[in-house]
Amino acid sequence: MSVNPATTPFQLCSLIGRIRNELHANIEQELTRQGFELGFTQYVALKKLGTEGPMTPGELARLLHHNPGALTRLLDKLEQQNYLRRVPDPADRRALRIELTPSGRTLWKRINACGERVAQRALDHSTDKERTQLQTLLNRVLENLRQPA
Amino acid sequence: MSVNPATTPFQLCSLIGRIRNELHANIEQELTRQGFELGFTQYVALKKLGTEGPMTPGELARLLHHNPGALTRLLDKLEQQNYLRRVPDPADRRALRIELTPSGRTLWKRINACGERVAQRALDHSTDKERTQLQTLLNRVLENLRQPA
DNA sequence: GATAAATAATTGCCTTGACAACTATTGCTG
DNA sequence: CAGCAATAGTTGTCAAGGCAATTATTTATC
Repeated sequence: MSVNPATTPFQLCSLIGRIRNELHANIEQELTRQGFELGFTQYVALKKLGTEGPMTPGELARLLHHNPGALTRLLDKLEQQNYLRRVPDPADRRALRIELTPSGRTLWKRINACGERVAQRALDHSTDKERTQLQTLLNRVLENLRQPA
Repeated sequence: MSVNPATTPFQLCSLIGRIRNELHANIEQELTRQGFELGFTQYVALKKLGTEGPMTPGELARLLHHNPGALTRLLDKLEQQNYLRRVPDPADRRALRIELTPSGRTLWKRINACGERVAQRALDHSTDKERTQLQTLLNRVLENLRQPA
């Protein structure tokens, strides 16, 4: 049931798009299976905050390549659910520090496993060498596209 | 300025996500540069209709892996701009055939080049062998994720 | 040290897409 | 052929994200 490159035109764009959607869907369904009602972006935000530690909304938005305005509202929801706190920065009164609450930290540990499982499944049947190759090629593609045309 | 796989954790998910966004952005900016005010999905829809010929909204939605409801409104806009027509199917009064108008057909030829340019740029500095490899690996990833977990 | 430019976060507005409900028509099954 | 399920397309509703404008504060400049 696999697709043969020789007989299929290389539709990089649609391939990438579909993989992205499947990744999101897989992760979200893995999350709900574990009883967590989280969207994909909420998952990524919590993950970042867990691994990188507290940071400002601006930093988080940059790290996630995500819109600051959209992030504000996403943080609102996570704060309402008591997964994080917005703490004023004593040095800069414009800035905030987002920190995970204890409850957010335990959540983080649990949802990490969900992401791992999906990543594992995505790379099934691929050798270490192939994974490295894939990463190299994808990084190259990204670099190419990031060049101002 | 390239990223070394050995020193970077393999974040397949974020890599794929960023490439997708860059692809969309690159194509849209290529389109506007040529004077076409089209969104990415409008571009893909026109492209499909051009290469595959007339089909029903349902077929198009399936081919694009896109929501039928959203597609209805997208087709509305393209029809208003006179790029396509909805023709009733004589055999099945529920169904429609979407066909490109002459103006839609000439548009299609022009925007095709935009997509080509972006695809070329994305694969810059990659050999034929590497492109095939990339396609194979991505297809495998997609297949893995499509398995019902 | 006053003023202008830059930065941080938020808000409003708008577009896109997902999903479910709805209508019209067709096909199936007894 | 009557009734019922399936299908085609559309619509309403909602959530997510992009973008520009806004407010508050800080930094740079003269």
